Amino acid sequence: MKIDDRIDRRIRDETADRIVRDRAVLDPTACRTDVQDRGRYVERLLDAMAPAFSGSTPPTLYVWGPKGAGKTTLMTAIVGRLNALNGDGAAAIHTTTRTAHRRLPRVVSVDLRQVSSEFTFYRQALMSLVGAEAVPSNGVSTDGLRERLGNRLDARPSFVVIDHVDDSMGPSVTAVTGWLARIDGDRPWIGVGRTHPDELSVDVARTVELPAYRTHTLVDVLGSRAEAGLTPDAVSREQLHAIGEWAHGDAHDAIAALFSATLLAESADRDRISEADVTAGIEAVPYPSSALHRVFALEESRQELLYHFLSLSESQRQSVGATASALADGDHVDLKRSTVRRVLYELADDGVLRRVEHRDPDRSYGRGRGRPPSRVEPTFPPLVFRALYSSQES
DNA sequence: ACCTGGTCCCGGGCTCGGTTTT
DNA sequence: AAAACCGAGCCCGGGACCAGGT
Repeated sequence: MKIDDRIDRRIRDETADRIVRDRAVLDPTACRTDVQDRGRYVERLLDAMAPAFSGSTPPTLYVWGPKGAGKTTLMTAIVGRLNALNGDGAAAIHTTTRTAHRRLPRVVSVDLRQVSSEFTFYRQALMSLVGAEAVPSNGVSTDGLRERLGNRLDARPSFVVIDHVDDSMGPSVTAVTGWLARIDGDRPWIGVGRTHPDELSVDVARTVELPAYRTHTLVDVLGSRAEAGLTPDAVSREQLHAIGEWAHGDAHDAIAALFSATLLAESADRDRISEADVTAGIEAVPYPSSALHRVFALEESRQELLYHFLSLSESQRQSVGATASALADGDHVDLKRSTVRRVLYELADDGVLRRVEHRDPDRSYGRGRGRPPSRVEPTFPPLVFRALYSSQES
């Protein structure tokens, strides 16, 4: 284990826990490069990116596969390594003298989930180059920001990695390629998404498919997380297998279920995960689920709203209107009812919440007048979100 | 007819970077 | 050098209108 990891663990882990050894390891949003048995796909991806390693820019490339297959994890690892070798970023210290003389292209990465306009696209791209502090959040024009980005990109050969090209929260691929084209010069890019290449609205030179995990691989991933994050014997191999079987190849869901089960065992003050914890942990992950990354890509005010939404009672969640009133009237949310209502509908459009038709057979709710209400429920794992959100607050 | 839920849209005010004036 | 001003994008709040029920 690396020294950094040991220190991190000490810092995070002041409170000795009976079951959790290192909470951060159980976090489904943490990019651990547990890429067991994915070597084949990693090689294919590296082959497709090969020009990047000899100092020229790779062709336009599209990496695709289902949710939870490790696309983002893999790309993050590769981009991080490239930039480290390149002398950018925090890991630059690891640069070896052998590669230092090469001029590797610089990698700009943008998560489209955090892009709502042309302005924010350029902003995110610039932030990945020079850090968040050095990029204005407002006060400058879109043209001005585009020009700054262009200057940066022209200073060195570079290409852009665009993650989540088909996410409903972000702009369309065609819009993004249009924005890229507005920066002068040829801008190669690597897209990452779930859509089959044939259904993508732009043509790409090369594609690499990253299929879902196989069950036994997923169990290995869970095993390595459990080993690092939980106390010994906190969870059995059979229990991990049960989670892995259920998770249909989705690493996000599997890790979220393990984390949920852990939280339940922890709250009951057990020193090992029970069968009931596993069952309830699995039930605490909605299906189909939306990745926690999407929730944490939302603005802070939205995350806060969701956090307090999860604390509401069932009666307060009976309809969108009732939920909006309860949240607006509460002490924690500083928004008007009409705004909360609109935001809830927007979050449902984004797929962070799911609308459920409220067909009430015995009419215990409402007077029956008007259009029947629907309620909203989370599509992300609520237990995990609450735990992660409250820990980042303190 | 009347009522409530849901969708769409936009203006005003806010915050912040950049520019001009003091 | 400081203060006042200007203009950019974004968020909040709400209004207009449509949908679906008694």
